[in-house]
Amino acid sequence: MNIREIAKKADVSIATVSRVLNNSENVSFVTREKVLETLKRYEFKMDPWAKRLASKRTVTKVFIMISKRIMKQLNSKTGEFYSKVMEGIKNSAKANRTMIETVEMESNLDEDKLKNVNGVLLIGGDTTAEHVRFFKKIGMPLVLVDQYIPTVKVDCVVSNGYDGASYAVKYLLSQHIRKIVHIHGFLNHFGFKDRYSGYVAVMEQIGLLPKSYEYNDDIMEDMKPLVDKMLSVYGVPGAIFASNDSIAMKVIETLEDFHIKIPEDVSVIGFDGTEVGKNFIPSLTTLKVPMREMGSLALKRLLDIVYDQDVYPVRISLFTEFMKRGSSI
Amino acid sequence: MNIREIAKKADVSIATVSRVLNNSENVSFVTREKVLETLKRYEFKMDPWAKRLASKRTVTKVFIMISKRIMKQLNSKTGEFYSKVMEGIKNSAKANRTMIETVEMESNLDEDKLKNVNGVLLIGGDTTAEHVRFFKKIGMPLVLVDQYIPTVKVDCVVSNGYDGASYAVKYLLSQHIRKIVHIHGFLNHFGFKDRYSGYVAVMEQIGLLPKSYEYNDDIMEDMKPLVDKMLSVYGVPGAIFASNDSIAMKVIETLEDFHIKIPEDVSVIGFDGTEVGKNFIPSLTTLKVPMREMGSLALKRLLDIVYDQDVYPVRISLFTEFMKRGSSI
DNA sequence: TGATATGATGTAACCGGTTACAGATAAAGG
DNA sequence: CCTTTATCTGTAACCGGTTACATCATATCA
Repeated sequence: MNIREIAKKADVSIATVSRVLNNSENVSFVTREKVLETLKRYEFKMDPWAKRLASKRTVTKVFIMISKRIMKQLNSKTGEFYSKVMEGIKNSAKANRTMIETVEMESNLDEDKLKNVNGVLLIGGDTTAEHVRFFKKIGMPLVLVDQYIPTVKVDCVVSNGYDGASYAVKYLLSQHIRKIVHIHGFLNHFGFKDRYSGYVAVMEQIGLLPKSYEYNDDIMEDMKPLVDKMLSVYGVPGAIFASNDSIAMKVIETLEDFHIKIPEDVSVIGFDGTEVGKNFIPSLTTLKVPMREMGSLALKRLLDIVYDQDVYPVRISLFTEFMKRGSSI
Repeated sequence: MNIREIAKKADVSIATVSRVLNNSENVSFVTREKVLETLKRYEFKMDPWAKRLASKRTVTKVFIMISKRIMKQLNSKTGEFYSKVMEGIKNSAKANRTMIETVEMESNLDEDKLKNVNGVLLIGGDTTAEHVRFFKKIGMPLVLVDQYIPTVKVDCVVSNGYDGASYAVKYLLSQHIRKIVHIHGFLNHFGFKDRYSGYVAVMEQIGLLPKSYEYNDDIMEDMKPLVDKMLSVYGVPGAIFASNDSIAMKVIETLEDFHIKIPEDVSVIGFDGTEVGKNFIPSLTTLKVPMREMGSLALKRLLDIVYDQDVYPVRISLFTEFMKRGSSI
């Protein structure tokens, strides 16, 4: 049952049916009721591909919301991850006649600003359940990028940190390293939590005691106190698994200050697979996350939600790839 | 740059360009080369929606592969899960002009049978890396349903067992139950493994010793020995978390044979949210998996892979929903 | 050499929607 | 009562592909 058949049944033109379907203004009350009734009676189901194809004639507008904290990093070395994600979003937007506008997550949005916005992408680990609820309440299509909130049913695109971390730890174990420390960021960021869980799961499965330290990358503080504490309490570990490349590089720099050699004394593994990590000396062993794909997939998914009806919310996880390089044996 | 512009540049008709794009037979060598060169030069990118819309004029053929083991269950009480998944697949197929054919996973497929097959859905936890490699080698579009294999990059649709299980355990803890046993199926089935991991993670986080038993539902054996062993070694637990509804119901029946009352003596929680579980006495507390959605999403994803170019393989996880019912306090 | 089969290519209809534009009708204003 | 304006509705072009069918050149064969 397509729009033309509905039009015939309701004795109106296809344009009118389309107008009703899109809540267009200029339809009289009686006509609208008549069409709605017909749509329901014949269980009309919109063809998503036809809609998407036809919709190319209009521009779609999407808000990209990023926390101040991440926005600040965006052009620095530590900001490579989200820069690449943004690249992916922009590519996908260009290919889909979509206008994107970057907005600070902290700014409060009145209805006016959101009037002609078709959907929203919430970027990064600072996204909270509150943010999600705000947009869900007003029925705004929504996708979280690099964040997952178990308690809220909402679409998101993340990397598979659990398996990535598990792989890293198993690799180290296969190299006969058993004293493995995990240094991670805030665990309310799902990315960090997920990697942490993968690390802990493998360690405990093998019967080893997980040993982890949280590093607050917000304050950009010196890492010396943390490493100092680790060394004095725990001794020199065989390996350090850091929850991202930035942290891994900081760890390496700090360890070298302590005259500890990488990878001879300690193997260090990062996460993300950034360019800076690759060009770092020593070149960083890491788990590569397809950052551009994360961005483009997220935008694609958002457009699916905007244009297709009854999409069921899902979590989309991207595979990571282990990159053995110079910072580990 | 669309197909018409390419046609103009290459000085051929749009039909010819389409033929080249679809590796149709009837194109002369020189024309094909000319068109291919033009496509490359202008970086032609197919519009997936136009393709999908136009493709409605053809039927797509998809193989649904199920292991003998699951096939046998399909019409029994224990087979509700995959029956519902199949329903979802069929619905989606009907809406997408797709012909599906159910095939035993164990049957060996010669090239002939796969000649006009556009894609394959591999159903259930019996799918192995071998199966995947076979289809990947011949470039066959592929989606796993209710199975995930960390070592192979391939699309799959699964339920989020980790969070579901975590939720169940946390719920029990909130009811002041601390002696929680997990009874699960084969852990090479990702669904069971994932739920197991969620259970273990929460237990260990709280500092409790995880206690789990594997139940082989293949042999359809009596559960008495297993329960007997559990009771003698471990005593009567406060709760049992089973890795699916079928196991949960068997556990309840067996416990009742031991004159243990549900939920007064022991709370039992299942997983899946089947109808039989709902109608069971006592009605089963469980985590509901959107089974039909799992099926329809998998087929949708498969068609995406068949028709859109460069889709990046992902794991799609579905949310579960906790259903508090009579088998638990 | 003329009839017929074969292969390559083009034309136009079609997939199912959206929307610019035109036309009709009714209300408001002079 | 005629003109202007606002509101509603319909027609047809368009989004970017696929494919049935027609056409035409060439090869095959009696």
